[in-house]
Amino acid sequence: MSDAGGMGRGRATAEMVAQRANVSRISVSRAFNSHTSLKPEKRALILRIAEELNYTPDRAARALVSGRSHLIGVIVPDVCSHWESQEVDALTTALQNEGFATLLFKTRTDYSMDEKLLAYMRGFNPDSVIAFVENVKPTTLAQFLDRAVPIYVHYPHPGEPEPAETGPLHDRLNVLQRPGIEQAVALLQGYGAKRIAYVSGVERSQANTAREHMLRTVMAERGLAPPTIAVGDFSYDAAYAATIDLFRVGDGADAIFAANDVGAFGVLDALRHELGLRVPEDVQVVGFDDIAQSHWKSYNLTTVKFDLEERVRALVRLILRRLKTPDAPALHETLQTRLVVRGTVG
Amino acid sequence: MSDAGGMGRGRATAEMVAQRANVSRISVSRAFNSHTSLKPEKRALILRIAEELNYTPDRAARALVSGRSHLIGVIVPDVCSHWESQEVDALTTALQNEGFATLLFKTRTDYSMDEKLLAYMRGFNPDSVIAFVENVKPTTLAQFLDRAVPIYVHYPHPGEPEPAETGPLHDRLNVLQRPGIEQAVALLQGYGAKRIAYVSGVERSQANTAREHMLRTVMAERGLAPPTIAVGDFSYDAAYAATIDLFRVGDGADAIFAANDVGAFGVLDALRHELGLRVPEDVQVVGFDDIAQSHWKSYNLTTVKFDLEERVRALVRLILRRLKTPDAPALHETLQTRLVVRGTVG
DNA sequence: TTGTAAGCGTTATCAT
DNA sequence: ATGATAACGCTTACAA
Repeated sequence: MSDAGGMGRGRATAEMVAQRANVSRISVSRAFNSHTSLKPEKRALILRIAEELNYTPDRAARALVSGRSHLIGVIVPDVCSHWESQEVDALTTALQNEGFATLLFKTRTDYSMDEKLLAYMRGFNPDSVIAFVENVKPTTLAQFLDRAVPIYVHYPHPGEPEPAETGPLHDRLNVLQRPGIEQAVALLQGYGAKRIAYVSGVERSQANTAREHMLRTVMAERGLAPPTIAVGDFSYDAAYAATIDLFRVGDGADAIFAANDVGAFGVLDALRHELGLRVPEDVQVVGFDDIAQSHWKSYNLTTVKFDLEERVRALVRLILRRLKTPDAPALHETLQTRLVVRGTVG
Repeated sequence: MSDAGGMGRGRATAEMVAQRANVSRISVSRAFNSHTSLKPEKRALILRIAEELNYTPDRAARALVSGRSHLIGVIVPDVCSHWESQEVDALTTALQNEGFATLLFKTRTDYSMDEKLLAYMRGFNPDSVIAFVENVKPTTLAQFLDRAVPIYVHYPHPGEPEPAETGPLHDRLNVLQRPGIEQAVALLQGYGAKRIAYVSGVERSQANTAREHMLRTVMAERGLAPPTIAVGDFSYDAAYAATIDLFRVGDGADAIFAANDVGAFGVLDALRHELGLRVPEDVQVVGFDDIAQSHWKSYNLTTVKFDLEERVRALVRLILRRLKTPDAPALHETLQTRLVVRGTVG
């Protein structure tokens, strides 16, 4: 009761600031919403007092009335790969600069999507949702998102139809894998590789099938026999085991594509430390992603780069455009890939 | 207007569910708060209809009245190390199981804390805040948090006083580094190491100084000369460069402690790929953390393990206890460390 | 430019 | 066990 001035423990409210500044609480609200009109000196006064009182508008209350939570839901698999960690990282920084906060959710590693999780997440009313998880039908997602329009990653492939634009509205990030894969295959061919193997990611994941499919296409175009498939799951350990199988049980290979960089590390370690083979002299290796540690000397991996920064910028553009024009038709962004040549090919 | 039943685009409210179930909206609220009393069959009916209508209580509205946002703020440095990524990962999973969501914030890499960020974060009204960032005085943090009681990581050291319990209330996670470091030093000594170097982390960070300090103490107790210090910043690249300096400009060492595992990888790669030294024959290496990739064959690192899962469980316990008893005096949890022996010592 | 009134979707309090 | 009422802190009409 001795706290009418607004100091002390507990949160200052707009009312307290208004009282101290001798203005109505509405003016306080306006002072914090730069687009509204308020006499500049009055705004300055209010902001100064707000800072003194350590006042920040309550986003929950604001969300209730404005319908904007400034929360962006991000769903990632249970055990985050390096790529995903780095993407969440960059995304959070970018969103924060735009006044949004990242709300992180984990789902099962098997790349399926849990309806319970969606319902749970919806309670927080995110303005937008990015799922780094696959096998979620737009219809399922749409059922659980009210305002939010989902963003899907798509890997266009010649001969495949564009995904139907008729389903629920969703925005799309198109990743063009062809350039990077073509460059990689050409380089391997240039160094004499004939028998190329592919150490896969999680088999039914879209990223994996798209990579395998494009690899197959490009190899066929260039007159190479189809790749041998060794089954992995994007993890180091699975790729390690798959590589050993490939050489001990199977027929080996001149070159190995791994579905991601972490898998490529497993391949490299299996080749060198378990099979006693030299890279790139005996076997050449190419990864996907170009994560931060791919340049580390022990691996120094040649890899198909998905530019993380560019990708995050594209995602943020999609989110902001959608929030600005909630009823716009499907939005698109397109990303290129390219080969980064290091020491595992040559 | 044709939407009175609650179907279609847009969010279902408690009111709509109540209407369909022929109950008051209060009963709907009660159905979702398991501790309140409601006739079981009525609750079942309401929950069924809620599911049909795809209704979930709005957390923002709930937060407004209950004072609980069910949001846990997590502040991490701009560029996340592997350890931090893995910790955020595990923490999110654990919190999600308890009905909380992780709200992620990034701050500058220099381990300082931005007041702007704190003010920004406070707007979201997190129930609790965990900062993986150092050099934040409890007073600074307390100024920006109303309900939330901060959690600090502390590295107790003999001869140093406990941090004052008189400042603003904060809970504490005590990490006992001695056991792991003692085991490591003993092992190195057992294999004949005399001259031990320490490749540091960010110099003014608490984790770094605590590690260096404890290492120095243990080495002195065991009759070893003080460690040579090579300055790093917890990153691969800095450790790589520091190691080269240590041998090219400085006097080298029999064994190297790195302030964290990622730094140890840089040390290993510099030794092997740049300096042409063998590990562990010529130089032995020990890291800190035991991150997931420390067991990868190329590194196979002997390291002082901070059990991530245990640490996260301790953090979650602190959070939950604090939320249950907001006025309890300072809470504590204690964690042990231990040496994980792999291939870089021997 | 400023103030007044209404309401966002929930839960706490007090009834019954 | 259930319902009516008020309140949470803010913003968006609308009015002055």
